[in-house]
Amino acid sequence: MENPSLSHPLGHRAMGETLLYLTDDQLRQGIEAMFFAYRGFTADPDRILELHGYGRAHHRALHFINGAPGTNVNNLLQILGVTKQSLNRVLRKLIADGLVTSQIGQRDKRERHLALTKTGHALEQKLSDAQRRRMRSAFRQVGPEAVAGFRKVLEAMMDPDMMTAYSQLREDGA
Amino acid sequence: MENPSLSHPLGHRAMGETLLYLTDDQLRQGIEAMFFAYRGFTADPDRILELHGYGRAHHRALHFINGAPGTNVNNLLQILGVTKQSLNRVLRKLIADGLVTSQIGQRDKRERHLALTKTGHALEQKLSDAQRRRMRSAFRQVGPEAVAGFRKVLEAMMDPDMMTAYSQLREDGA
DNA sequence: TTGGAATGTCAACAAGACTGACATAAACTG
DNA sequence: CAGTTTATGTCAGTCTTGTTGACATTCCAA
Repeated sequence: MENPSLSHPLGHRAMGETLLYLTDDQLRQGIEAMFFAYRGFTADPDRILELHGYGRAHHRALHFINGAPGTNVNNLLQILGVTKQSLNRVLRKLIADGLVTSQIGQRDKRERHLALTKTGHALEQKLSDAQRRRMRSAFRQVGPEAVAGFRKVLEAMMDPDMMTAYSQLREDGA
Repeated sequence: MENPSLSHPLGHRAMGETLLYLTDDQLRQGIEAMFFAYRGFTADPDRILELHGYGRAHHRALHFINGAPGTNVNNLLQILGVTKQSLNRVLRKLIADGLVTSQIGQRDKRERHLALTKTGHALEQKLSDAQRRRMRSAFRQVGPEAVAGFRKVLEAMMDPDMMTAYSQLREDGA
């Protein structure tokens, strides 16, 4: 038999090895890997946050305010993808605790421009240090080509809408 | 100047191109990619779940019961990493709604063995179809080598404890 | 100048995580 | 067999973080 795949009921071999990574089993493994890795990804910051009486939502706010200082609430809403009421609760606490400043816009007085205080910056650093440490360790273990693949898959998995918020943030940040 | 890195304050060039992927900026991009990709990853099932009055917690339970039929509550607890009270609330509803069966163990009558009913299996399929569709699309876009890198990074990012639960599940399922 | 859009705040509610306490039944152990 | 441990379930209460609804302020444009 020159072509053994003809006798195989599913005919996977007929696709050739190149498409093996698209089988349902491979996809399921990818899904589970995503689930477990995300838990690892958030585990370290979560522990630190708990000590300070904050949650993941506070971390996200600190992270993106740090990345785009002076941004307004609406920008942050686009990026975080939650309701303004939900974000507001988080911001209110961060402002009350002196981690974030909220200044009324000069051009448009409806807007509030957000920035980190010294204390806020310190916590953000502590959190992102912990998160970077794990990611650096993972990246180092697997090498640059695996990292490039990782990034490619993640970007292909985002919603296009999220991509716009993401890339806009990148442009502003640069 | 033979070695331009000596005049560079950070000396990144001195590490060579091979370590460029470990800069703080690259790590930050990895962190943000993880955040946005996870949202994309859960977006499709979330929409379906809402129609049925369930949440992500129900999806996770259905997923892992499907992957390890006949598993007991304790196993599921290890994998999901939540409290029994939290899981029990979810399971109670799934059982009441006829998506999951809970049968007293034959060997050990303290245990409850969980499995999906026909209805439960149907919903699980609907959810994982949606999730696989996005992942398949992403995998197809980037090719097998990027996918291999993706998997490597995710596995390196998991907690070792989680890995044990994960790999035990794999062994049982095989 | 007035009405609509944008922005932000307050209040109330729901999902889903948590802890603590307790009950039951079965299995194990000395 | 008595006592302990294990597996599971439940009740009550709290916390974070999401949601809607209602409302105030500000800007802009007809």
